[in-house]
Amino acid sequence: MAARRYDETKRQRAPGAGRPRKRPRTSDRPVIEEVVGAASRLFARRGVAVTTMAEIADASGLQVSSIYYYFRSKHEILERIVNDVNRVPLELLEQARASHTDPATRLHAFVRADAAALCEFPFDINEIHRLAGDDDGTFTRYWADRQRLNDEVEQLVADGVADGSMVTIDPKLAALTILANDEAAQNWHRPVGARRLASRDPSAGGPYTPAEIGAFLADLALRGLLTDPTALPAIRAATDPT
Amino acid sequence: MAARRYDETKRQRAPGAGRPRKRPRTSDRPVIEEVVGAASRLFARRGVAVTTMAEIADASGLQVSSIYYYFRSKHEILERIVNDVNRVPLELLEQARASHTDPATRLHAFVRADAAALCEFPFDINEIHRLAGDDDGTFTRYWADRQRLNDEVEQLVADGVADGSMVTIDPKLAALTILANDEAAQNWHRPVGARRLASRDPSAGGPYTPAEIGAFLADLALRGLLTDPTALPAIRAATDPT
DNA sequence: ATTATCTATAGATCTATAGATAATGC
DNA sequence: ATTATCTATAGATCTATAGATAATGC
Repeated sequence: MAARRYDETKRQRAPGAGRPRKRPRTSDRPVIEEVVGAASRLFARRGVAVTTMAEIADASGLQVSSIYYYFRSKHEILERIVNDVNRVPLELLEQARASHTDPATRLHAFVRADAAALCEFPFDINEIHRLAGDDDGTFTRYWADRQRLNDEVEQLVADGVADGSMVTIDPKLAALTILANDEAAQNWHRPVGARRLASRDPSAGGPYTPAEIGAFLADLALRGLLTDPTALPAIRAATDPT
Repeated sequence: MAARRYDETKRQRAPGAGRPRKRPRTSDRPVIEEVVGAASRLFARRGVAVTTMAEIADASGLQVSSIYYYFRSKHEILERIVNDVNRVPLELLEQARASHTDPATRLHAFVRADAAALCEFPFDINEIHRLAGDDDGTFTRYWADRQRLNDEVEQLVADGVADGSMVTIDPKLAALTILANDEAAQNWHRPVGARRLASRDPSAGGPYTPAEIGAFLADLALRGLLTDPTALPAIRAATDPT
């Protein structure tokens, strides 16, 4: 009978303990991270419900039952992934606030980085919303983080309205729209099957890059918010990540 | 042995032919429409993969096997739904073009109506994209319509740039963004479980209405595109649906 | 002795089919 | 005779568990 590990995270033995794998390991990241990574990619590409434990096992180089050594259930893998989703945008927001002082530039920097990051994010944010919606209390961190993200972007807009750099607008609605737009960018950037919606004219070269999309969305959002749109080029220059 | 019907759509007998239902009918819409409607709502709320034929049957007041009298498979129900998805926005675009003459007003009218419509649309557009992505040729109409929608919105922006009413911008990227933003509005308007992201401050009353969201998004998009943002109030007045 | 894997499988679905049945229409 | 339903179930998964096995460490 197998000892279950679950939350004990410390490795107590040298790597190589335990019965050898059928397929030997290639990476030396913690096994649990590899499983989570494999599950993320599969959930993302094919959807959570249709992804089987057999596929996750296969992608991690393990047998199915070995995955249950680390996770109690498929749902537990999902929880681990979903509860981490908002970490990246919250960090980007922190950076934007640290690097700039006025609200408009902070917002531009955040949108630019967030939209670009989401383009590369494997998961469909919407599916996460739907999944996190059947809340049996397992996605509380997701919702708390998401609320904080909303609130902080809202505050940025409110600051801009207050200091006169942005037009009078409902900050809450603006924040929701801005975050939703970043997430939406992902939808047409991510390839669906063999297709990809976001390709420029063939003459002009391949698909749009995340950096282009980020800059474009940040510009569009700010042009829609700024009292004086002619300030945009200077803002864009200030937030250029290169 | 049951005769299969599949594509014969004419009813040849009076209503009431056939073995009686366990649960009698309530509506007099064609049965096939009721099944599609029930499946739509379930696919939307819970996702396609996790929705079972048993749930669809239950929601349509039929036994599972009776659904197979109308559809060859669960996938065939999905095809029917997905292939119809772009009809509404294409009609709204047609109306916007018929009711207005200049590109900016047409675009505002379209975005306003489209975003509002999507807020009420039960399906997660993203899931549709993902599903329509595994294309075995069954979603060709979806992709053809979607491409046309992209092209026509792009043309609207290109017209606006050409006549000087909109700033110089990549029309293709603008079209993708505008459509994506409309779809994104759905995400935060649609309730997820017991939650709904898009609620204004409790003091100001309940959730935002589709009409408010439509107007807000149309304003935001146009403010980001217009050479002369002061033209916006007149445009908004012209596209007011009330 | 402990750890990390494996093999084998029980039990629970879920899709789809076979074929019976109870209406109406001719 | 035709239609639209029903009951029953075969066959195909898929999740999760029981328990064996082959490493390392003491």
